[in-house]
Formats: sequence, C-alpha cells, structure tokens
Amino acid sequence: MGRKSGPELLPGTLDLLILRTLAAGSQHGYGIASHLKTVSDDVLQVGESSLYPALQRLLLNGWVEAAWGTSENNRRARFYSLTAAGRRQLTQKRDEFDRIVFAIHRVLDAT
Amino acid sequence: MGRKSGPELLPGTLDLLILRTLAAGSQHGYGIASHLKTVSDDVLQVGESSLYPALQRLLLNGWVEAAWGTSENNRRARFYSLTAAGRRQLTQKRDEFDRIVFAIHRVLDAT
DNA sequence: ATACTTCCATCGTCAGACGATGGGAAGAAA
DNA sequence: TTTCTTCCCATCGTCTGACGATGGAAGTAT
Repeated sequence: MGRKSGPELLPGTLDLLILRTLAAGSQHGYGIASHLKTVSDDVLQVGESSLYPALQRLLLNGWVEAAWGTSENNRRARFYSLTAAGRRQLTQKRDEFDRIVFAIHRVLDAT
Repeated sequence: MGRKSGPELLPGTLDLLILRTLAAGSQHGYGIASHLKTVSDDVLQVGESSLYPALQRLLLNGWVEAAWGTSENNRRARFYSLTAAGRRQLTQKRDEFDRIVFAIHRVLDAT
C-alpha cells in the first residue's frame, strides 16, 4: 500500500516555503525544517531527503547562498541565506502560487 | 530553455480538479479540460497528455467510471462520471488540500 | 559507555505533469 | 471534392521533484 497516510506537502511548493523561511533570516537546514513543522502546526513535515536536494537546487539557481558556521547548540552548521535574486524569486513564486490557488478555488467553488 | 512561462497546475491537484468537475455531472475528457480552462479564466491549462493518464488513474482506483456516448457536437465521446467512492475521495482530497494550503499560508504570513 | 539529539548529505525509487506524436470523424471553407 | 479546423481519443518518453533508507559526525545527557 505505497503511501502512509497523506502527502506532507503540495509538490512544487517546497522552494517557496524555504525561500519564505529564509526571508526572515539566515538558517541552517535543520532549522528550516523545524520552523516549517512548528509554524504549520505539524502539517508540513519536510524530511531531510526532500530538504537538502531542494537547497542544492536553490544554491545552483543562485537564489540562496551558504556559509559554514556554528549553531545555537554549538554544532557545525551550514547557514543558508537569501540572495537578491532569491528575494525576487520569492515574490514571483508567491504570486504564482496565489494565482493558481485562486484559480483552483474558482473550480472548487463553482456552481 | 526548458520552461515556457509557468506551470499550469499545482502538481497533485489534478485529480481533485477532475473529481470536482465531474461532481457537477458526467463529462468527456475534452469537456473537462475546457471547463477547467474556462472556469479558471485560462489559468488552469491541462493538456490532454496530463488529462488522460489522470483519468486512467481515476478509473483504476474506481473513483470514476466511463461510458461511450455521443457528444453535443455529434461526436463519439467517452463520458466519465463519479462513483460513490469517487465522491468520498473528492471530499477527502478537498479537505487535505484545504489543510495544506492553510498550513502554507501560515508559513507565508508568518511574522 | 551509551544513547539521544542535532546537523550534514546522497542514492535509488516512484509518482506525476507535459511535449510530442498519432489517429479518426464531423462540419465548414476552398 | 479536397482541405482545414475543431473536437475527441490516447500513448510514449522525458524530466522534475518528493521521499524512504542510509550513513556519517559531533555535542549533550544518563
């Protein structure tokens, strides 16, 4: 029976979520995942095997940059932060998301 | 350069959209696609190569059933309609969608 | 010592969306 | 009559992306 109970995400929204999280300040991977889980009240549970590839993607696209540092818990951590292009991308992805969700609602609420 | 201008859909929502469309009455594939495009004001543009595989999926899962008939335009067409299980699935997928979109908004609107 | 938590990351798999492609039948245009 | 457009069916191959499993390493608590 393939799946467990339900998808933890809407595919295609992970980049947006990460970008938005980083817009509030630099964070390391683990911190991003925790933040999403907490803020979403445990609805959004992004595993590390989704998160890190996504971060690689964002790095490659130049939307985030990374720097090694030390976490609050005194551990070696890689801090990701938004670039200018990342900020632009955030706006754009957000608009696109809103546009599509609005459209979907039109369908769902249609007479 | 890979993409054209933007994704026409949120991946994972196509089944929901089709199910919801059929909840308003039997339709053939082409009709479903037209309906989505019209109602969404051209935002949701589902191509036939997305649509038909999706319909096959829905058939396999027993959420829709199909019957050959004749379209309004006097053409041979396959009419898809919701089964009882399909109606249940629609409710469930819709709830799930709302839940996740709500969670995403919590992230997007976070302080 | 040992176990748990935090933090990094990759590999292999699988689902799903989509471009390209192919066909057939009805009606309109040439 | 031929041609074109619209309607309607469907598949194949590709690519993106999420995720389970896996494997470290370093700090903190028991």
